[in-house]
Amino acid sequence: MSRSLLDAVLVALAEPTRRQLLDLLAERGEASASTLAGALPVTRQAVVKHLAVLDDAGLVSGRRVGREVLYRTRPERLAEAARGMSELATAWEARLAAIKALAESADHHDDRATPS
Amino acid sequence: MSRSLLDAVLVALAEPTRRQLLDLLAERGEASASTLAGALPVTRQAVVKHLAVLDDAGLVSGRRVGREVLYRTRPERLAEAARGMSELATAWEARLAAIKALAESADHHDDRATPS
DNA sequence: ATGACGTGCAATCCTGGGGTTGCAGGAACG
DNA sequence: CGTTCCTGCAACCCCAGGATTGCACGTCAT
Repeated sequence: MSRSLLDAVLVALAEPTRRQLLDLLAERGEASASTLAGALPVTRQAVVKHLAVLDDAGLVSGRRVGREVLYRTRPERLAEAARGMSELATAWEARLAAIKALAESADHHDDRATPS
Repeated sequence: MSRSLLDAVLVALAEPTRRQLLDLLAERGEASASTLAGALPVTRQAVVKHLAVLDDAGLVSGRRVGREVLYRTRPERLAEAARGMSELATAWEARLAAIKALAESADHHDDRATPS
């Protein structure tokens, strides 16, 4: 996953209302902006904007059916983002392990100077 | 990981400057707010605020040494957050699979009514 | 064709939070 | 002791973006 797309996912998931939208879509499988707005304390327009952000992040996709647009979640993208974060975590761990090792070798070199 | 903490992690990671701070901390292992500010186009105060947010999310921890405070990353928390997202993704997949199965059984039931 | 319903676009409002400045308080060092 | 350096607190500025309203356009039903 490209770094910019991971960023988009993080930004998208940072909004409480958007997370709620994802929850709703996960339960319903598929829903339009209007019906989703009915379950939230916000306007349809707000929902539309949020869905656009989620779409940019690849977390949601919409298909036009007749006069309405139905949206559904895209689990693969979320899974990719999770993998990206996991990789980042392991990279950090490697760094910290290296630093710890370095510190210990330094202690060995100086150990007669730090008796207690 | 509690839902609210996952939320905190997502909010924390949504800011570009905060992600940069995490990168810097990962390379340096440990650094103070002042030195970090030297590597970024922002003030020390801004860095301090960001570090506070990262600390609330559990992504960073600071220890006082003498007159300065040194911060380092906490990979476990990021790994936890990644796991949380991954679980969410699999939950969505299960939902979608169930809905797809339902749709196919409905098709079976109606197949003589949709000849092509 | 007429009405009802759903979407799309544009202008607008307003709060949250990222960023800054200024100053006070402690810790190191001469 | 005074000086220097780093942290901590508080007030303030500013704008991205979350939310609303109003209207025009396309689609289905009667």
